[in-house]
Amino acid sequence: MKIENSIETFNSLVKRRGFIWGPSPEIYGGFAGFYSYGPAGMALKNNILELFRQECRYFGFGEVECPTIMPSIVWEASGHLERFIDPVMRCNKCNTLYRADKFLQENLPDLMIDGLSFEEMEKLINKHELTCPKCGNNFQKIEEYNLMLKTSVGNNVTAYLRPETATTTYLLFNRLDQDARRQYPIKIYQFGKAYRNEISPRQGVLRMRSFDQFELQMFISREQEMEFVDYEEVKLNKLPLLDWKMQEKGIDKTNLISLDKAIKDKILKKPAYAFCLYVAHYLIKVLSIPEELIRFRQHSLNERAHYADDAWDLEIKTRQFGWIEICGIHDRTDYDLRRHAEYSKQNFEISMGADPNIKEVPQVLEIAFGIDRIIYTLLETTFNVEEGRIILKLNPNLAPNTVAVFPLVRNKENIRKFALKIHRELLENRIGSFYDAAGSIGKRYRRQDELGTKWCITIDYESLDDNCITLRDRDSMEQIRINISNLSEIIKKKQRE
RNA sequence: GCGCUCGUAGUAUAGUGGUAAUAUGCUGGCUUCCCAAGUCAGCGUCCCGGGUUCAAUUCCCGGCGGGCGCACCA
Repeated sequence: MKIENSIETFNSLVKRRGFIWGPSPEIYGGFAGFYSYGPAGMALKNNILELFRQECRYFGFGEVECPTIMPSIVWEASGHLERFIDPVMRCNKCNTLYRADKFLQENLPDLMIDGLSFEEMEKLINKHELTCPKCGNNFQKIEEYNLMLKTSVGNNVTAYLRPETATTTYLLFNRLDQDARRQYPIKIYQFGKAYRNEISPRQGVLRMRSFDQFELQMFISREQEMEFVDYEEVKLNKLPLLDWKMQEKGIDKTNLISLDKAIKDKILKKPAYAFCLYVAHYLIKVLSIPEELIRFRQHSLNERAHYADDAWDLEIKTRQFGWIEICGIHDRTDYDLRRHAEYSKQNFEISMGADPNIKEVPQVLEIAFGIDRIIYTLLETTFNVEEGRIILKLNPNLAPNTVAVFPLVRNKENIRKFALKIHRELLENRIGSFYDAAGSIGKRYRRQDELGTKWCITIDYESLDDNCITLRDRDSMEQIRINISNLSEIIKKKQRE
């Protein structure tokens, strides 16, 4: 295989080194929109999650986990049943699929199409004798295309696989309210699978039908939204913002401004929401994604989801797919809790301040990450080819292996034994060590470069006498000799740097 | 979903109406070997189903999957 700095080299690396495989199940030809993680990919994912969980704790978020399947009523209340089902119609002859409502709106711009029933839309088609623009034939009956995956539970009870984790978190609201002893804002996150029945999934793991979300929620009062303690501490941080007014003018360069200024200039409405942007940015920065590849882009009005009052995407620039959404920050207002209160006949009006008589339904601010997209962008943005050497310049804390241990030669038993001993000691100190004795020493270095392993430890003849090993750095390829007595400590110290 | 195009070892590709190749990879041996060395031995492939044919990985049809364009993307 040719080694060049190309996207083809990158794509084959992802497979070769066991990061991502698919579409799964590969042995049966694959199922579009479903992928698997290999050992390296899963190690990377777990390291990301570990870091995220740590940081969430730092920001005061607690974790919950909910079922991935919920009965219809939940999605009726959340609005997904209404909004995730599109009216579609196909041509009798060429089978081309159209969104019925969009098609009608385009052809009959003076009429109000929104909110019409299927029958009413069909009547309009007949009345105006609309036919397939491609081949001129008539349409079949309007059918529904459901973006949610439907299933049945028990004795034929219709249920849906969740299209987001957020809604399932909101269902716990009254529990969380008690659990948090009404200390608002309540900060909660959930990690887990969500499912979307994409019509035609493309771009590999960027648009899967089964994917992982990591969604943070803040239940907060209207007053706190405007006067938020946490915000005060971070408001001088500058973020690369691209609001929709700029986009309308055709500007695609971001404006690096402080949250404070964004609030003053009314680019952002609420300090608590601004804080959410900060958290999203912080979590991405923790992964060592380069600053210049990150931007926040505000949604235009018609881009927003049904529940959102304001929405910004944290986007990362990729080589293969351009700017892609990694995280959506949504001001969901009290929409979800109000709807669930209504449908479940619960009272979600609670007191959040000092005065127990002032009650309101909390506002919800959401930071929603797509974990698989993070993994893809991390791999792609850290991928480097230098003089025929493939290197993943991953943050050392994220790399599947923290260190790799090699005997310089493998046909000398005492060297091999020494190397294995060091490998075991590292493991005992809970350092992710990987042992490899196969192939030349150079080849073993290259293998680890491809996995993003930051440090390689080599045991040679001298080691037997002086108890020193060679520590080789992934990026500089520099080697230093260090004594084995405090090796684990040195690695741990390097990890913290 | 529509159109175009593609599908050959783990990866990247060549090729063919008579079941296949190159590179790399992988396994084992030799080599005191610090950045993909050499050497010997070995491993592994024609997406699935149907049709045409004496014979199909190759041609035809269908399916599945990938890429691109359109549509879709709450």
